[in-house]
Amino acid sequence: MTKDENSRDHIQSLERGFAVLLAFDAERPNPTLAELASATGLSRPAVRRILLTLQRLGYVHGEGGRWSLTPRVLSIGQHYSASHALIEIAQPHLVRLAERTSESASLAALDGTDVVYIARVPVRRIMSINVSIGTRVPAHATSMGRVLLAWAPDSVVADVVGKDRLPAYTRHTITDPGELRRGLAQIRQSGYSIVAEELEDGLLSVAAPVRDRAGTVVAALASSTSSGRATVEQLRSQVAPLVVRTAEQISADYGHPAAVGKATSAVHTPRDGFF
Amino acid sequence: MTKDENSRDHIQSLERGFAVLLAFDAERPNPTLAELASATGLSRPAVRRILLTLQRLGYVHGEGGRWSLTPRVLSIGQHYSASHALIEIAQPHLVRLAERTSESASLAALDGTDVVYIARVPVRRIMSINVSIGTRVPAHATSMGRVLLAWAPDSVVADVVGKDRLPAYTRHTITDPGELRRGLAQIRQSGYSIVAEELEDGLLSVAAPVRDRAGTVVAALASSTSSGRATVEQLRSQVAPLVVRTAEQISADYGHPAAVGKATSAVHTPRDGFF
DNA sequence: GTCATCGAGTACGCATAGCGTACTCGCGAG
DNA sequence: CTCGCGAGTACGCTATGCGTACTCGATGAC
Repeated sequence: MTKDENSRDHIQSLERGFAVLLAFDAERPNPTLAELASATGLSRPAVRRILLTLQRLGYVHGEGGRWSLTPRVLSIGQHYSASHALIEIAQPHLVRLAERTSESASLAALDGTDVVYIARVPVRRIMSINVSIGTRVPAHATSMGRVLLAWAPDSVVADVVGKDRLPAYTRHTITDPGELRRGLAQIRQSGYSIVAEELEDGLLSVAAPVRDRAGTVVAALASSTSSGRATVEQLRSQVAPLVVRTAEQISADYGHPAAVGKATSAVHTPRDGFF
Repeated sequence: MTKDENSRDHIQSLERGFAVLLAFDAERPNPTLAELASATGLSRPAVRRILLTLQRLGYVHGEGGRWSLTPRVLSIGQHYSASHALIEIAQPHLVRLAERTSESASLAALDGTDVVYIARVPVRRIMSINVSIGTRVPAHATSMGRVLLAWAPDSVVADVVGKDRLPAYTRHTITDPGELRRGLAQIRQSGYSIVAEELEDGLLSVAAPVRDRAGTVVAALASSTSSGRATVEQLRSQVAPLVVRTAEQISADYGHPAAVGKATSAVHTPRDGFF
């Protein structure tokens, strides 16, 4: 329409299809055709064609004039997990980290200015939102995001830090670009990041980088807890080394020629009986 | 083309878009354009248009002639989770069940003849495949599948049991449709299902139904272990009641007017210090 | 009871979005 | 240097997907 938004080599129907699929959310779990049409801005017949197509593919289910997503949409994400060996490799390490800390362990990657959880072992509910695989949080206010930004190409960092002031989520959130940049330099030196109550009150986390064969940082490993259960100093002295070491082991398993001592694949140490 | 496969109200480009997206998998994590074309059976220019569209939407990333999925594809599944309150409601119960049994806890729904994991708290690696959210397993050989089939409409059961003989995965897999049907009747009576080594050698699991407000079974809750850690009899006497009770609590939280005693929302009982 | 409103579904004709063929270009192997 | 392969591009055709406009049925107001 305008200029090159709709230029050649862009398939309109595909974009529209995703728009409809993504129009299902917490506010609209069982929309009608008309609701979807107004939510997406498409004409009713267009939405109908899309829904019937999605239904034929099994992603959507229509009943009594209301539509809903089927569990099959979850298998789409499977293809991401299946095509990234890192995730499977990291899994046992996450379980072990969660066991040893009695806290949730997470692995995340950067997508634009957000951090996306790509693997996770939940232990206890800390955050107000339910964090699951695929959940997105702003990179600049989380330990995993800071780690990823610390080793990201400058163009990516610029996208995040580009603004004059970054959005704050609590009164502790670092909103000054300069201060954040200095923080990233600090992380590059120490090899890990600790963020306390910048995304949510009472939420603390430590993160360390995971590298691929070439040494590029491709993900961040984190352990999260709440202010009632640990202090920043405890995190620094006790958890951070463990997170760093686990991240190094994951990197090693992933092919990074690590300098980590006898790093070897998860030697699982059971520590309890059946109950 | 043929008859009504391609009939009206079906959007070709949308189906093709998904075909390309799903062509990424473990065997083809970083395909070239030509590989995707031959994998999907589409022409190269068609695949190219689709890839460029997906790239613009952020689902795919192209570099050096090779393409890969971005973590953004995981957010698609988020819309399923966000639009199904059950998942968030079940989460703390899964964590608690995993804690009390020291075994992985899972929630799954039925999709065709498969069971799809929709929430999960991993504790230990039991299965040879890495089970994550979105993973699909055949319904007839798993405890969660049996539970879901036991209360499914007959048409759904017929889809699974329709064949003369069901596929076997171990030498214990029930392959006789009649025997399976009798098993389902048994499950309806006992209220839970135990399946031992029918999907994989050494894999045991117990499952119980989760119901919605109307009493319809919408998901199955399971606890899985390995033959080295428990016997079927232990599962039956100790784990099954816990799984059933937890499933009832989830149902109650989900709005089912349960007959469960003082069922209330997750009263979390921490049982360990920071380490 | 009637009327008004709203949404689902359908028909249809038009425009164009999306198609595949066929070409060029660049790279790497031999 | 030639050959083969894959990426990218051009282009003309038409099937594809589009929106307008209609019918039908359910719901609710009065």
